[in-house]
Amino acid sequence: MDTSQTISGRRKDQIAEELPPSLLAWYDRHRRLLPWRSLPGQHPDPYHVWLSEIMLQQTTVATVKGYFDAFLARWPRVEDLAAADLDQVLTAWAGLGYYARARNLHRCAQAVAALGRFPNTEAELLELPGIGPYTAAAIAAIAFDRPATILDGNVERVISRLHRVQTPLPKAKEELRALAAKLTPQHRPGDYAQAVMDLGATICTPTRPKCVLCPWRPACAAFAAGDAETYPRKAAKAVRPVRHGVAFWMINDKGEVALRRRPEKGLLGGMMEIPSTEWRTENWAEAEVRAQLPAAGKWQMLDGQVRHVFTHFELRLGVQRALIRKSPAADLIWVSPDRLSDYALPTVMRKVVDLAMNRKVSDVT
DNA sequence: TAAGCGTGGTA
DNA sequence: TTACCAAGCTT
Repeated sequence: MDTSQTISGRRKDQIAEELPPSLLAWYDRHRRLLPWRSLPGQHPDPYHVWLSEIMLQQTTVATVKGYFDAFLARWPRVEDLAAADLDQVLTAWAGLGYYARARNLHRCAQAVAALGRFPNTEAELLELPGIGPYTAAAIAAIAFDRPATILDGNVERVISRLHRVQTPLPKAKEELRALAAKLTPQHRPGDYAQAVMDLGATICTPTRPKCVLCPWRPACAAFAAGDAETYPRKAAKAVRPVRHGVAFWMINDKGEVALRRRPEKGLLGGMMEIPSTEWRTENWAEAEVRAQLPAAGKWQMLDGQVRHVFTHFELRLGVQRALIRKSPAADLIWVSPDRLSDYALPTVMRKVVDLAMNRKVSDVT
């Protein structure tokens, strides 16, 4: 090996050794203050850490804050959450999305309450419902200060830039995990885990990273190459298809509106809905909709339609409205319109309510 | 392994 | 407006 390479190699090793301490020093000055974080020197509450981590899965910090506070106020301990009705949990979760998380949250609370303590190893945590590789590592590190390697979207971005990883996600995951594991320190691993995420969230951002402010800039290959913003590389995404449906807003002689509970599994599982036709690729013709009307009455097609974007398709929902004399189907639940907030209505159904009640109106075309 | 699973904010 | 993105998990 030639001499300059050896020197350069040693210099790199030296920089690599300094990465965790330099990040921790940065974190001590710039850490975000978040409702679920303990203050320096205090032990975090595993219940708070777990609850926040579940809520934060694919969900922004700003969105989670209000839900986190509301859950803690209502269910201060994991035993309280375990004792709650699932439907109460779903109602409190409404609007947050990915509703399987709420059902798993409830099951997990019951498992922890039955166990009488919070599991504190990565392997044990991984057994619990709703806890996957990332969340198990995050709880082990943050709540119990174990040297677990977290790999979330932030870490993927930071590490792929640091090493200028060319492999596109999701294929690059194991490569990134191995690189991240080499950095995980024995000293303050919990703070380190939160520090990498703070770095990704505030400095090493997806667009326009603030490299001038980054404590890892001296070691960053992408910064040196001037192409940080192009990482992580990603595989091309599939196009999002459009589906169509018609919702039926039924009002009885008491002024109540008909809801229905969706099946436990699948899309919006266990949540409430305004009954509707199937959501299908083809548009619905008038005659087809007439044949599907769930009850006799004077049906009126409302102007506009609800547009809602799910992860894997876009939904366009027309709304038909009618006064109904008697309940046409046994599985309907009749609810006073001013009590709708007591029910587990996902956001797409709130939009239907808004259109049907002639409110103003997001995502109506 | 890849598809299914929500929503709101931002460029 | 569209497209992307955010502390991923389950099957």
